[in-house]
Amino acid sequence: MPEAIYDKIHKKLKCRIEDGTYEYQSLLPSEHTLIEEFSCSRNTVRRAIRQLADEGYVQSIHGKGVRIIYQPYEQSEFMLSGIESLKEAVARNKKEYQTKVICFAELTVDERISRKTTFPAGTEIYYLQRVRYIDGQALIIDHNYFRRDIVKNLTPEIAEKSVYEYLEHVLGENIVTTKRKMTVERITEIDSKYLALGDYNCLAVVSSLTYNAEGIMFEYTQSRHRPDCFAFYDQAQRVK
Amino acid sequence: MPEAIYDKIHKKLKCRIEDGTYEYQSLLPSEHTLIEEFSCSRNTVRRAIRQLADEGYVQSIHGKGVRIIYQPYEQSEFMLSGIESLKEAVARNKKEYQTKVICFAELTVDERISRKTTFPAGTEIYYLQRVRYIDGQALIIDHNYFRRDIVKNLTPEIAEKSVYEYLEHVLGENIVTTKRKMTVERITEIDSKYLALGDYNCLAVVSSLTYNAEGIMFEYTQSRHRPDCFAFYDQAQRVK
DNA sequence: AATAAAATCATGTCTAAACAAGTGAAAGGA
DNA sequence: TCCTTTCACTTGTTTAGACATGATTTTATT
Repeated sequence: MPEAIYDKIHKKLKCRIEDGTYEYQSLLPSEHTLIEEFSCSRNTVRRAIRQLADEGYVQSIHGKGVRIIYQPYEQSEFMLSGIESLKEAVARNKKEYQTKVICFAELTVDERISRKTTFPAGTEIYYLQRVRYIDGQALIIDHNYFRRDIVKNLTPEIAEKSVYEYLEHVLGENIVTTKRKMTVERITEIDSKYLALGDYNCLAVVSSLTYNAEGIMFEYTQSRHRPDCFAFYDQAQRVK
Repeated sequence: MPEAIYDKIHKKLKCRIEDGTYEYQSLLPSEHTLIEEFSCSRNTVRRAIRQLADEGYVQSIHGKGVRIIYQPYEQSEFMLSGIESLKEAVARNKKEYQTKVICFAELTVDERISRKTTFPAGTEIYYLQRVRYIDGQALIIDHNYFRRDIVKNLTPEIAEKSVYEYLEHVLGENIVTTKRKMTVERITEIDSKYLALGDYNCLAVVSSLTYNAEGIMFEYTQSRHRPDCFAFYDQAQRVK
């Protein structure tokens, strides 16, 4: 299964936008021009452009063209984005990072946990608490709930190293959907015990539901971030 | 310009998912079946389904079907979502709301403001500070920066009533792109002067850039929310 | 010269059809 | 009975073309 054509075009255009070949506020070459360059059908070009629009890189203007609205983030050096994985964020910022498992348990979902996680009561799960360190500083506490029948044979050792990679392997490299909710909450005893919060009395909380390629929800995670090292980016088109 | 076919199908399917006709974890009728029901082409059905997937309602499974992964929010009654407008949120929760303009100025963008807003230095803008009350409680402070050449003839009176509607009128009912950034910040003197923050020492901040139908950025807004009345929802597909 | 009509080019919607590839059940053979 | 092959059904990718509509420029008319 080779890479799709629309994906190649999408990546090429994306690069050109990022490196300034196509500059901010200018118009993309017309569909007709791109069809000629890439020798493909109009639909294929349009699909690539649609993907760019979904990422907030361009915006189509009926009858006129496709305007480039991409502007690079000034990456506040110590900030973690809620959308990329911790590993990616750390790699981007060239930081050292480490994970410590402070709780590892096998549970059965009861009424209280069910309300929180949306797992049906009775589901067999792993429950983990993990502290994430970046450059030696404790910045995040993760509370993970994994369905035991899908994330099989999880161990504290795996959790310490890279649950992410383990999951990728378990799930195959697949499409997944994630639904997230961002809130700001008061700190708990656990938070102040493990995180260097200074005088902050609240923190950024991301709660997420993750679905595997089968459309089965297998993970509920609550990530609690130190406020000064957190940013969450989002991009939306509104049609009305 | 009548409503597009794919939009009608999309809405119909969405309703059926929300009212439980198609239930959580079940599969949508196959493309073939939907083509027959709506007497349209495959692409049109697929476009409607794609839109549902973008909203986190369904997830396609190659060779198998389209699984429904929609679950209703339990709308924590006093919470405002970052994605819907204040007006919508208030309407949903049946609350009273009010806006007070505490600052209205015409400025020229300097170096400092330019870094913050990404407006080029020299741009003529309106700068507003507005406090939003829900059921009499001050919950949000908005700092708005509008390009004066696009948002013409803004007045404190309009700002007090409904900038949103004014904008819609000015811009026509059009596609706009919004890029947002969510952070948690320490409270400022202005925050504690106008908001009933209790003992919170930080709050939820949403910074947003908004583009009009021409792909021109005409608004930078920073909304500062009381932590206990804020939630931001997000939904993402990852293909790898 | 000013205005109106037409031609041109852009994106938006929709159709029909082909082939690829994943899934699962039925059919067939050992 | 068990295994494999086949087949039917699913979604995924791509093409080619038609027609609609918005924006702009050219041409024709007054």
